Amino acid sequence: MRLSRFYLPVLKETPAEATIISHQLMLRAGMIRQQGAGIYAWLPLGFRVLKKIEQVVREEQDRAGAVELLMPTIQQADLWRESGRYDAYGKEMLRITDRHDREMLFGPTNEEMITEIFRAGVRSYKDLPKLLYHIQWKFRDEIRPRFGVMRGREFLMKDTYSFDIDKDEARRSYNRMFIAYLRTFARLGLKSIPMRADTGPIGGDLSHEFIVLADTGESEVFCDRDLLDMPAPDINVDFEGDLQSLVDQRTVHYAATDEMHDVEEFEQKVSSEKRVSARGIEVGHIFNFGTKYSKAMNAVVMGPDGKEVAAEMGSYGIGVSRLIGALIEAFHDEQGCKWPVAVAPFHVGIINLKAGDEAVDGACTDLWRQLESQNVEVIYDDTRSRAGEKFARMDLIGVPYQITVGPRGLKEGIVELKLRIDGSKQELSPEAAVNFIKEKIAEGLKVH
RNA sequence: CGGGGCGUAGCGCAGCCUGGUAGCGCAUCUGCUUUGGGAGCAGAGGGUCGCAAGUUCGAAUCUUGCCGCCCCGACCA
Repeated sequence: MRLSRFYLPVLKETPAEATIISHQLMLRAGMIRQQGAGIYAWLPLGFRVLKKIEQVVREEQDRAGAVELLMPTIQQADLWRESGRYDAYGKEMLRITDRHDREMLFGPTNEEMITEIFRAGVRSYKDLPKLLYHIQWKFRDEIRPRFGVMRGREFLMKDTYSFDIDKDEARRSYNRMFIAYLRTFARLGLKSIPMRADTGPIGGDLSHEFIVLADTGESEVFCDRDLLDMPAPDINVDFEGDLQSLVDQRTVHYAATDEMHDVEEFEQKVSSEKRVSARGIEVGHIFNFGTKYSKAMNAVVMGPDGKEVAAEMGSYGIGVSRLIGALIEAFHDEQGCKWPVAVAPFHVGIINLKAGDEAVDGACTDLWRQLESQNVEVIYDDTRSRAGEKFARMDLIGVPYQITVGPRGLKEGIVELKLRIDGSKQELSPEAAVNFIKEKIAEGLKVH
């Protein structure tokens, strides 16, 4: 992609309304534009990152055995009356009417709808288990939206729903998502800690929040330091097998958010040097809530004994748009974003120091073509901006590998390669740069 | 919803108290000079001063109402 054709409205100064670094950088890097309190348009750069994150989430859901579908954003009030939540949900639900005065709503979540879809198509225990998910925009009319996409009113969420014949099987579905979540966040480069959580208005008795530590996080969290050093299960994990021991390894350690925090237990279970109290961002939340919706909505299957039973259910959410905020909080410096390869909007930036110069233009175009032919995503700065501005902009948007091509180096057959992660630079031939990057990108995209 | 603050050019802000030609920096456009880490000089364009009503000879400025946004708190992916 030529930068001159792209739409990248970067800001030199930080807009006053943004108070946390991720919000500031998203605005400055031209990733989002605010359209109202808690409502954002995704500009091309932000959209690319969002899609990358979405794809990682999708791949790990699929790996864990979940099946993707897509439910609408607009739902009928009657569906929510079946579960009783139309009245219970309160002002967070955006209620609207259509031209026939039918009551509708913009979905804040999809338990009712997925239960309706499930009951329409499943009759027997032989069809279970089922794990269904979608990645869709939600709207929750938050009391106070803030921190940019971290607490927006409209946000992109991956929500999975599980249906099982009994509690043991439901636990197995829960465990699948538990492990899938650890893998998802790890692939994004984030260290997530599962913490026991309050089930809130959704109900049920088994729930974990997945927290990424960050100073700007909204939750106060407490955990055992050992959890921080525990790697996510690797690609060989068998989702069809018994995952309980992997889950237990994490859940035996103390980890709780402030609303579930028990000081006495914390001090008793965790030695003082291992006690971590910090702030964190909730990037995922998983619940098992039994038959709350299946009973209310008559989502039943025939069991092996010929009796109808209400399906055991769970729901599992990941805040996809919020993850962008969490990622920037984790990966940035004074200059701007520092994207991990797996989610970078572009893998490589080519900086043409003298656009219009035949030799430099030619060298840049060659590099660009060669890299793209290797499926490397390139943003080629072919603009007439000054060098300093180009460097600053490339750092701001956080492109992990940057190749600078100028007349001076080119005379010696050399370009400069910079790594955004540590700022290190090396001079090498264009061919060597391509080979180096090719390897690094392949490494960065490799799923472990 | 309670408390606090803000709304003036694309962005960051001053002007308001004490009413009288709407300003500054950055950005944009033109020209010249520069050109390897956010250039210099000269010039130019760009404003319903959030909206409405009121007071006044005269309102960005004073009054009232409304709208929007931000921050602190109670709620949440």
